[in-house]
Amino acid sequence: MTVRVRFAPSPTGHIHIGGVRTALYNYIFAKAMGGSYILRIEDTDLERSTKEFEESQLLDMAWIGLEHDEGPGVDGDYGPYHQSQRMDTYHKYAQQLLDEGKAFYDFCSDQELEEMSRKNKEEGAPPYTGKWKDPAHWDEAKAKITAGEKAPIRFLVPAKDVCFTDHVRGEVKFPEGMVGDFVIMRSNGMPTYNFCNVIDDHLHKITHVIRGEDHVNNTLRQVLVYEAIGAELPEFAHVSLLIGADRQKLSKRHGATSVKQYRESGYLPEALANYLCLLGWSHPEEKDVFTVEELANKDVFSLGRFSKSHAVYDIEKLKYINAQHIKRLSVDELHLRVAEFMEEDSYYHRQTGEWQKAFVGLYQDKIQLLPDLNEKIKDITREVVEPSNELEEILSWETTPAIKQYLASELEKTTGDYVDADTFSQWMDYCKKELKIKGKPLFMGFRGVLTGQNHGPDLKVLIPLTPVANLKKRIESL
RNA sequence: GCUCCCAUCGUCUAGCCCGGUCUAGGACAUCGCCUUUUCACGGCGGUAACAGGGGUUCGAAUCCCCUUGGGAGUACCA
Repeated sequence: MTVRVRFAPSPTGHIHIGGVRTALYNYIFAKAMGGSYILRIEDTDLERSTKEFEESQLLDMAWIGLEHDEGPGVDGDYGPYHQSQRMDTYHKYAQQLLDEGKAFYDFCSDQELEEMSRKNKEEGAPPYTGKWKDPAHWDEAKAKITAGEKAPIRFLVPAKDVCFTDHVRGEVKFPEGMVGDFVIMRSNGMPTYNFCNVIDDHLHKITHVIRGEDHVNNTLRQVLVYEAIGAELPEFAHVSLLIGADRQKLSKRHGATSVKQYRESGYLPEALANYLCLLGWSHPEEKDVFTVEELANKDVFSLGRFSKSHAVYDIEKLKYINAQHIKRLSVDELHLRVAEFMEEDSYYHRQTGEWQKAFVGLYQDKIQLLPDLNEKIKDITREVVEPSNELEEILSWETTPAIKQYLASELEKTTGDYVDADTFSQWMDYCKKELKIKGKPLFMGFRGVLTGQNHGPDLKVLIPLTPVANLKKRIESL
């Protein structure tokens, strides 16, 4: 059996990190099993679905590396992949259920429905007990429909316990009578999620449904629909949900929750994917820095390694993972990725590619996020030294004035825009040999005088990247 | 309310299914030390958890029950 999985978002907003997490699990499982990953757009909610959101979701998914084998823009044997283009199919199945007496038209008014569900709740009965579920009224209902009246179609829920097997939760059982006859077709002719989702999974030959735990209750209804249309059940895996530090469902209150925000904040897609996979799933070798490609292997990724409990989303660890992935990049690659995150008027953009690469390489293991480099560029552009206690201390050493005087005169003699690394080494050698300064006073003296800071990256690389003019101004301002 | 689900360091988790090898392992964060004559990176080490109560058993983080706490669903949303 070839594994076929799908991710089926609704284009009603920007894609959420919880959404890509389940998409990632589906994708990785498909790749690990040599199967296919299908993307289906569930745009049956006319009110909330927009083309803009769909495009935004497609963009974010592409960014994180979720390439689908079938779906929008990628033809497959089971299209179309937009639910809005599959209406005929849903109507056909709905009609079949109607004909077989497994569904019925419901003409109860909203008010009737409301009273009914309130009363039934008190009595512990299933929510829907309207008269239209009684076959005795079905001819009357058909007549009304023929006469042009609009009504939703409800699924006639059979009186039976329902159970299914879940890869993360084991056997899940629901007692009879806990769901009422639910709507499968709205009065506007659009199918509802619990109906078209099942039809499509069946027709798309989906073998494994990996989705959030918030769907377990839906699965009860869906199992019933599978049975009603005579379809075989896929295998299920309901993955635990993501929650915030306050243990509440993750929402905007908890900060950035859309993939878009992470993309724009300078997180690496491989890092976000890495971190998201770690929430609720664990690597068999307990690794925590990896790529999606490394996971897409059946010896590594398995449905049995999902955690049953909720996971608190912790941005600190995401940042750590991001820093790890930044370090794994080649300087050339990092250079490419950094460009869009440097401020538009940054000094950085006015430099040669070679200079940029040297700069990026210098800070590669010192940043967590790509835009952190904007702060680091100040080490280059700073013209005036800002006083600090640490700097005062360095300046107060008896060796420092000599270094300062020497450096000032050397800079004065320098004609180019930058000093080269060799020249800088010669300066150090001179101070070491002629001025007899060594160790901490030498290095810190140089650092203090040339950068005005008491810490920072390797001077041998930093100084040749700094314009001589700035170096001069700094010394003057001391 | 009802139905379903969950419960190991502050956080993510390993271990649980197939009880002893667990004086409970790893990672983030945190603290300390070392290293790079700075910072960061890295290395080493510390603090820190089996929710509570009952069983079962020679023996329970692991199996069972209860309590408590948390989550999800309960739409003509998905």
